[in-house]
Amino acid sequence: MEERKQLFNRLNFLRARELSRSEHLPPHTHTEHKPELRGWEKMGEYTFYHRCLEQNPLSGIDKKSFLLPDGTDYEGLVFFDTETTGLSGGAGNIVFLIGLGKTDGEHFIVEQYFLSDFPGEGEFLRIIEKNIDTEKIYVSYNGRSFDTNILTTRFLLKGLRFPYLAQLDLLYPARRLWKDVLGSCSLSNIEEKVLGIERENDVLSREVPDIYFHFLRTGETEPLIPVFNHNRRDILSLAELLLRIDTILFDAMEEVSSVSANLAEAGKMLLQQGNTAGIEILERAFRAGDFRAGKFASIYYKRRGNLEAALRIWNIMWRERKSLFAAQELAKYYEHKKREYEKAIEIVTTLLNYYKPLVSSKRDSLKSELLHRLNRLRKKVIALK
DNA sequence: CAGTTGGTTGATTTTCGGCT
DNA sequence: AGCCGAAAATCAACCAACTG
Repeated sequence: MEERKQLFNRLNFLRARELSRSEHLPPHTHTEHKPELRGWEKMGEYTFYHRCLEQNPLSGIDKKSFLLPDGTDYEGLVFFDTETTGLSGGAGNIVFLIGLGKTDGEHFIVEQYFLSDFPGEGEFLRIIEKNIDTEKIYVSYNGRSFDTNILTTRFLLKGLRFPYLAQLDLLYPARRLWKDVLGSCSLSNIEEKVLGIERENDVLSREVPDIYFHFLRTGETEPLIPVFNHNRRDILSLAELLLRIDTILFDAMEEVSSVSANLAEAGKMLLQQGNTAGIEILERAFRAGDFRAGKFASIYYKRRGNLEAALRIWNIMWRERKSLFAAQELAKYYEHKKREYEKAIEIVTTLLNYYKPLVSSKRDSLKSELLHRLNRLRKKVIALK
């Protein structure tokens, strides 16, 4: 209820703002420019359309996507990306370019819609709406928070409704797979480090708004070309990225790029989707020395009542690297399940010794926790005698 | 029996990073 | 006035085993 009221107020605020904008700004002296856009088709007074065949990054791939519901293949997808006049999702920014990429199995086609001036926004949005197929799944990078959001706002302001889209946002799986190695998981960074793509003459995203404003003032179209290319490149990268993620999930050993993905997360992702192949990836990664994978695998086993499998992992982790996690699990196991208190005591004391040199406050709470456990265990031993 | 303790699981919050 | 989802962190509810 409260929310609805806020929304209402916000809308009124926005309407007022839009009105005052059109009153105060000089009435678009530049609209007399007839933009020269070679290769672009005029679809309306202000809207242009461009269609482009690209080298198909998905050609010959019949693999199904692990990130999508069963039975969806790449042909049911639309890769999309927008260019806007700014970053904030507030009312002040508009979308002036949207690119849609599709594959029919053989070709990869990118279609772009360009808005050449503010007054054409309504027309532009209506054309977009007409060309959105709600049967498809829309693949983006951070589109859930950015692109579809800003589009929804713009549609709303024009009294239109942006259709509900089934979406796949590649930012989230990308973060899980590469955050620990790469730090930044911006599309450009992933593109460079994971996909190994280098761009020529690329514009920086942050320069895009100014380039568009410059075009609005002067009507010069050349500086826009790199923006169009940038948008198209982003869409192609989306397709390549999806393929790369699927490849990793399909066969974790197939490491093509120099940066390795976090296989513990890959396995977890599959398990979360109910795909038991995830455990294979975890086991393999664990054998290769990734204890994060061992941790997740053992948690999985433990939950499903397979203590044997969990123990096998804990023992290795404890023996080889004095894993804190494994030690605690083993201590719990020996105390509560097996009731071999001496064994539990041995683990805890070893652990205490091992972590003695560390004195940070974090470790202190750990230490007191361990001491607590030790005390309890000793009491139990005494009680037994 | 009531009351305590350790452990687990699920709900709730907080924080953070991408987009132009 | 920007927003969304994830992961992490914190809280709460519950169970099982025990104790006096």
